[in-house]
Parts: sequence; C-alpha cells; structure tokens
Amino acid sequence: MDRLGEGNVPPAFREESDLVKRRLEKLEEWKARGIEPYAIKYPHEDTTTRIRQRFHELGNGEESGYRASLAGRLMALRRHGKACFADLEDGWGRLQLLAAVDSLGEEGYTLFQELDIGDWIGVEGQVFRSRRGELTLRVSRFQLLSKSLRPLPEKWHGLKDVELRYRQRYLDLMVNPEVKRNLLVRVRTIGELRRFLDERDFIEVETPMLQPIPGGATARPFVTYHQALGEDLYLRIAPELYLKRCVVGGLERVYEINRNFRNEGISYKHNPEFTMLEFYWAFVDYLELADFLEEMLTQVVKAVKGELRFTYQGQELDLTPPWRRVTMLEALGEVLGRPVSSSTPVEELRELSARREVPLEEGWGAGKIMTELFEKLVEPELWSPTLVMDYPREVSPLARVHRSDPFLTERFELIVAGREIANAFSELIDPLDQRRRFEEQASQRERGDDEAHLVDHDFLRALEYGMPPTGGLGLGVDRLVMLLTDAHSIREVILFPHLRSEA
RNA sequence: GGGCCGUUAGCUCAGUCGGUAGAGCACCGGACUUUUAAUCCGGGUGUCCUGGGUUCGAUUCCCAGACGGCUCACCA
Repeated sequence: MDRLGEGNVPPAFREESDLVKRRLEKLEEWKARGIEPYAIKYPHEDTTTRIRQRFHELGNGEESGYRASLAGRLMALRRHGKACFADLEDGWGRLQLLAAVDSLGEEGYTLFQELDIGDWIGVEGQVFRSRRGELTLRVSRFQLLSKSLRPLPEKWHGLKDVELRYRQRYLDLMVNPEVKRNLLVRVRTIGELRRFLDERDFIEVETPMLQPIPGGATARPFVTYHQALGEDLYLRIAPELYLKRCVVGGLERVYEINRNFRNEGISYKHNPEFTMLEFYWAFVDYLELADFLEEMLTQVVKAVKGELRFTYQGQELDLTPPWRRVTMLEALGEVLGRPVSSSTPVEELRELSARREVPLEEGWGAGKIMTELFEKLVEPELWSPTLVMDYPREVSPLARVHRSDPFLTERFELIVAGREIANAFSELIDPLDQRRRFEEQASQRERGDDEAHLVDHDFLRALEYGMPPTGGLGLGVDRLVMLLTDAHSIREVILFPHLRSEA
C-alpha cells in the first residue's frame, strides 16, 4: 500500500509532514475497519493517582485483584514483540499499561500496537506491580477515544522553543510538567487570597471591564467601540473608581480579582492583560492596611509554598514579617547620600537627577521627580519585602493627603525583588479635594501627559453623597505568583500570554 | 518603538571559510512476553523563516521584512 499516496490526503493536509500524513492514513484504515476514532464518551471509575494511592503498598510482582478502568493520553510505547508497555497520562498523573497477546488476544493486540503516542484511549484491566516495581494495569480491553494526528514533542528534551511553548501552550502542558505545576500555584494563590478575604467578611464583586472613562491608574487604555450606542468605550485599566462607588453605596468591604488591560509595552513583567486584586475596607487607614497585607501574604504564601523563605531566581527571599518599613523620602535620601524632604527645591532635585543620569521631562514637579528618582535608583535594589511609605501627592491623585505633611499622601507600596507587588492608600474621600486633584491631572494632561487622569464626574458625584473613611489596596497577582513559582517571566504564570499574531 | 541576538527534520540540536546538510528522540521496516530515555538490525523523512541582491552557484555573504528572546523606553 502506498502509505503516502496523495490521493488519500485531504487538501488541508497536503502541506503537512509525512508524520501527519501517515497518521491520517492510519485513521482512514481504522475507520474502514469500522472503528470510530472519536468517541462520544467513556465512563470510567479510576484515575492514575487514585490507583497509585490505593495500591501504594503492593509488593513487586504482586497482583491487586482489582480491575480498574482509566482514560488518558498515550505518552510512551515500549514494544516487545508479543507484549507492549505503554504510559498513560490522565489529568492527575501517569500509570504504566501492559498490553499483551495473553490478555488482549491476537486481534486486540495488533490494534493496540498500531496506536500512536498522543492518542487518547480508555482501558480496563487488572492492576499489579511489575517485577521491577512499577505499578501497572494489564490491559484486557481498550478503546480509542480520540485519534491524535500530530506527533508530540520529544520525550526527553520536551518542548523548549519559547515561542512554540506560548503559542501552543497545550503542547507545553502535555510535555512540560512545571507548566501545570505553575498553573496550580497560581490557582491556589488566588484561592487563598479569596479565602482570606471571604473569611473577613469581604464580598467579591464584578465591576465593568468596559468603561466610558478609564480611571483608577495612570496608563494608556485600549479603546473599543459600541456599535448600538455609537460611543467609544475603554477596557479598564483598574477597577478602583467602581469599587469605591460600591463603598459609597454601603458595601463596606469589597474586593475584585480580575483582569486589567493596559496598552503599554510587553516585557518579562508586563502583559497587556494582567490580574489584579483590589480591595476596599471602610473605616481603616493605610497603616492598618500595611499590617493586613503582611498578614494576608504571610498566610497565603504559607498555604501555597509551605514556608516563607524560598529562593527566587537564585537568591534567597524571606517574607517573614515584620517587613521593613521606610518612607519613600528616607529611602531616596539614603541612596542619594543626602536628606530629601518635602521642602527640597525642584532645582536641587533636577541637579541630582542630572548627576545620576535620570532623564526628566519638562513640567514635572518635585513630587514627580522624587518618585522618578526612587523608581530608577531605589526600587530595583529593594530585594527583601519593603513597605515604602508616603508617596508625594503629585503622583497620587486618588490618595488622601498625609495627616502630617500636605506634600505627601497616606500611601504605601510593597516592593519585593525589585518590583512593585502592591499599592495601597488611605483613600481620598473628600469630594472637593478630589475635584481639585482631577483638575491638577487635567492640567498635567494639557502639558502633554496623555496618561494623566481624566475627570470622572459621576465618581465625583458619588463622593459628594459621602464615602466613609476607607483604606484600599491593589495587588499584582501575576507578579506575586512569579515569586512563588520562581518564574523569570510573567509569561510563565499566564496560560496564554499575549504574542504578536503569527505571520 | 530603539539596540543586540536568534530562526536548520515533528522535537532537541550540530554543521556548511559559498558547491542544496546530519545526530539523538520521534517515525517507517524487521527481531523480541517485564520494559520504563527498553534493546538490537536497516531506513534521513528538509522551502536550512520569507523576499530581494551579489555570484557560475546562496541555507551560508549583503539588504529588507516576519516572528521570537534579551534589553532600553512606557507601565504594574
């Protein structure tokens, strides 16, 4: 038979490799024999890991006397003439199969041998432990559940090409176990964050992804268009202003864990859509939030990692509280080798920036320049968890003015491994002050800062009804998961990271 | 968006100082009833990312482009 005859190859597959064409031929052969290659369902009793747990104690060469049924993907085949070992992988783990003429008969065994790596099959048979100590299912019945037409990546080196890993994450999941492991850490982290907040009577809400005025952060938004309304809408850059509306409405403890979208550069720590936890808690200030964050992350990390000390990118990281607390100006002063304060003149700051080769823009005030210097010179050096307190008012349009210094706000950021993990403040609840801040933002916008905040009149109206004193916090979930999975790139903790479209 | 680097078989990679390329796994044929990176014998399956240029001849050199990585900028 001409296995590679073009006559049998559907047009869509003409360009494919011989490996694919061979599998198509096999598919047609099986169909011709009356075998359905894509089953409707396959009820079964067991999973690989449950069998492993159950027969943990079974000795080498012993029979369990248990007849199991399993379904999974064939990941390896070791043929030995009249017997054949195979590895079956299901959603939980792997188990070895033994197919032999003895238990399958001539016809069944021949079919089994024709299976390809990657095929989904259902199997039934007795469980035993082989002489070499491998727990094994002796196949007495099997059924093809889904024919795989494409060859899997190499069994030993796996799939390394990062572009293929991200574009074809399903392959990455099949052959690189750490992908699933990282995903589970992510899932557990989010679960623990939810649990922590739920236990403290926070309620989870869902606020708009499509917003007429993008607010709550300084970032370029994605724009889209609503046909029926005939108006532009923006994918949210933050949920902040809506969560605060919830607090105005009397939801004293609210949170949301969901996606934000920012139309900025893509890098190892930036994906255009990323997951953020934001919560708002009425009647507390930022100092209480700092304690709360310490407690929350301590509990979450213990639950997920089992310990607070671990290695990140080859360097030890210790999240044991209490974390270092330092004001932004102190930290900046230390690095600059001279004290910086609210009254440090702009000219002096510009001079310091020039000396440290930190480029500045026209129109930046003292607060913005200090923040720039801090982010360029100090933040990357902060490895151990550090709560950086009291950011300038100029860069914090939604935060309350500091109780003892009007140049500053009651705001802190948590920096770990040189990256911002969380950002929190005593919220600005004074509608008149908030209006003034929006106006300042508007004038920054006129001076060319197209990321300055837009005025949200309905948000101001909400504040005018009265918002209770509130503390609010945002936490970058992907970045936290990066720490917990020792991931160098944010793409390792997002299942389908954004890539340019294929050519 | 800028700079640097990369793209060779299904996968992981080598290589060609310019004469259309080769290993392992996978795959195909054969042997084998206890292997588990099975083993043994035989077989290399390719648009060397794409398009131009130089050249008798380009996968190799040059230019442009696509995609990716790192990095800088922006941002979290």
